[in-house]
Amino acid sequence: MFKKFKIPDATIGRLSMYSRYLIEADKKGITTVSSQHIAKATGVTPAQVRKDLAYFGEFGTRGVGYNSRELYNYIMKILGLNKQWSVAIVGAGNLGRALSQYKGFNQRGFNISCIFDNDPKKIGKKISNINIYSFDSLAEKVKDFNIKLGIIAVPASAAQEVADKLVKAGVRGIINFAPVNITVEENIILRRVDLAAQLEYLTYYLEEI
Amino acid sequence: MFKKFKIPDATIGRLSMYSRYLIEADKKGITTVSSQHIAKATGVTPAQVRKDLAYFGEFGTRGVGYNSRELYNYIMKILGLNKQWSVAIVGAGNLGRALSQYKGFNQRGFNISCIFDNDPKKIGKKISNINIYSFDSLAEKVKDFNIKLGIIAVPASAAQEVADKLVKAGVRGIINFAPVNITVEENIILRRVDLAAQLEYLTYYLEEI
DNA sequence: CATACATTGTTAAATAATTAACAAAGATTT
DNA sequence: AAATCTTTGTTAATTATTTAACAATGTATG
Ligand SMILES: NC(=O)c1ccc[n+]([C@@H]2O[C@H](COP(=O)([O-])OP(=O)(O)OC[C@H]3O[C@@H](n4cnc5c(N)ncnc54)[C@H](O)[C@@H]3O)[C@@H](O)[C@H]2O)c1
Ligand SMILES: NC(=O)c1ccc[n+]([C@@H]2O[C@H](COP(=O)([O-])OP(=O)(O)OC[C@H]3O[C@@H](n4cnc5c(N)ncnc54)[C@H](O)[C@@H]3O)[C@@H](O)[C@H]2O)c1
Repeated sequence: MFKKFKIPDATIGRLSMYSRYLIEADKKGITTVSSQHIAKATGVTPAQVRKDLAYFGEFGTRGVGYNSRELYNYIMKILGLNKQWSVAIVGAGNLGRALSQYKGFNQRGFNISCIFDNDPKKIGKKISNINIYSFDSLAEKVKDFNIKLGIIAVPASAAQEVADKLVKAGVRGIINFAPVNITVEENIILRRVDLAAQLEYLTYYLEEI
Repeated sequence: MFKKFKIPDATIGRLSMYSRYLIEADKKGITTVSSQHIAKATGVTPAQVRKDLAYFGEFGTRGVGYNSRELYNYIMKILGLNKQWSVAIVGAGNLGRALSQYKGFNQRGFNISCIFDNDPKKIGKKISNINIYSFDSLAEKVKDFNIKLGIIAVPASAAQEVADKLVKAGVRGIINFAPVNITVEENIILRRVDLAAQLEYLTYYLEEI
């Protein structure tokens, strides 16, 4: 297998979904699943499931299907989730707090190691046992905790500054929740998540003519 | 113009971005912008900008560009944002609270009208002046407030039940934050937002081989 | 052990989306 | 007012993604 050539972004997202179904199936004692089962559970076509998996290798048995646990492990490996990742959240506001307390990240191998803010009233406090550090100490802490992933949850006006500091400190992948376009050097993986735009997608389709 | 034929989903998302840039430009007194300006600011190609707009009509002047305010208004109309939308959030947990307090939705014409939860300790309380109602009263309130949009912020196990109730009450568009596939009838617009999957997209690219 | 059945992996075909190219239209310069 | 420069809208070419088809491979059955 493996990441030699360009694979559709959508495939990566679907692998996440598949893996969630597979771990559930395994928990329920369903040891073998077919592309049809996976497809049904995740809302895609069976051909799509097989195509997605085929990018990375052969994981099934013809006439039988896939072993749930085994395929789960393969997918987690493909996604880089066969290890723990330390994550920094920048911005201890509404969104930063919600994300900091989210148990779901842990279940997938993500550790929110620290939170950064520039508000003196917040620095030194904790959010469910995670320390809030000053924005100034970001570089130092990112190195201490070996953090490679960062989440930007600050106002749009500060997003680029935060991204620059994260990258300089050694962060390699960033999720930006601020509704603004930021730029990073070539080799940094950047993902923008625009929640208002999601609502607007709905209204686009609901508004007639 | 208009929505006669299938337009790429990605186009809709980009229109949101363009509109954010345009309102900023207009505020700064930049009355005319080119596809190149828009492209630069939003991280796409100028050809893409023109193509996206061309789906809906002719909004510019050759040799000149687009009037910022005018194009902004057109795009907002296309997105169905030339009016107010009432929104219900189901789940007054970490995420529901963060979303309820988010000012950015208001700026785009979204009103969080009410929040629903089934925890007796939360029902009757308020989150920044928005009432938390019982899950049982959902149908009633959705009708009272003429709510057409719903946000699901409950545990995965409850997501399908919540979706069913929203749809039955008259909601036409749903954003689902629970990491699970839910199904709704044909004419309902459903959008799944999987935040853990966004992190996994990063790790996919960061993990070598 | 031959036949029927199930399901994968792969190749081909069909669709969709992006990028590039350029004529058309307007502004600016000389 | 002719020539030059800009920038759009549109068409064509390219690239990417999804869907469909099916041969290959395995299991189950009589
Ligand atoms: N709250 C939501 O549900 C929501 C939804 C969609 C998008 N967003 C976006 O996410 C971002 C955060 O939203 P929020 O609601 O949490 O905002 P918020 O105002 O509640 O919190 C922002 C936090 O960032 C801190 N901050 C500001 N500048 C900083 C800097 N340079 N370094 C470090 N910290 C800094 C502030 O002190 C504050 O604690 C915004 O860009 C917002 O548009 C939020
Ligand atoms: N917190 C985050 O940052 C985050 C990030 C990604 C995804 N999510 C997803 O969003 C959802 C909510 O996450 P959270 O962290 O806010 O969880 P949470 O446990 O903090 O809150 C869930 C809320 O839903 C309520 N609830 C449960 N069943 C209900 C029902 N049937 N009707 C009405 N209310 C009900 C609970 O009482 C609780 O208040 C989950 O599916 C989670 O996986 C959350």
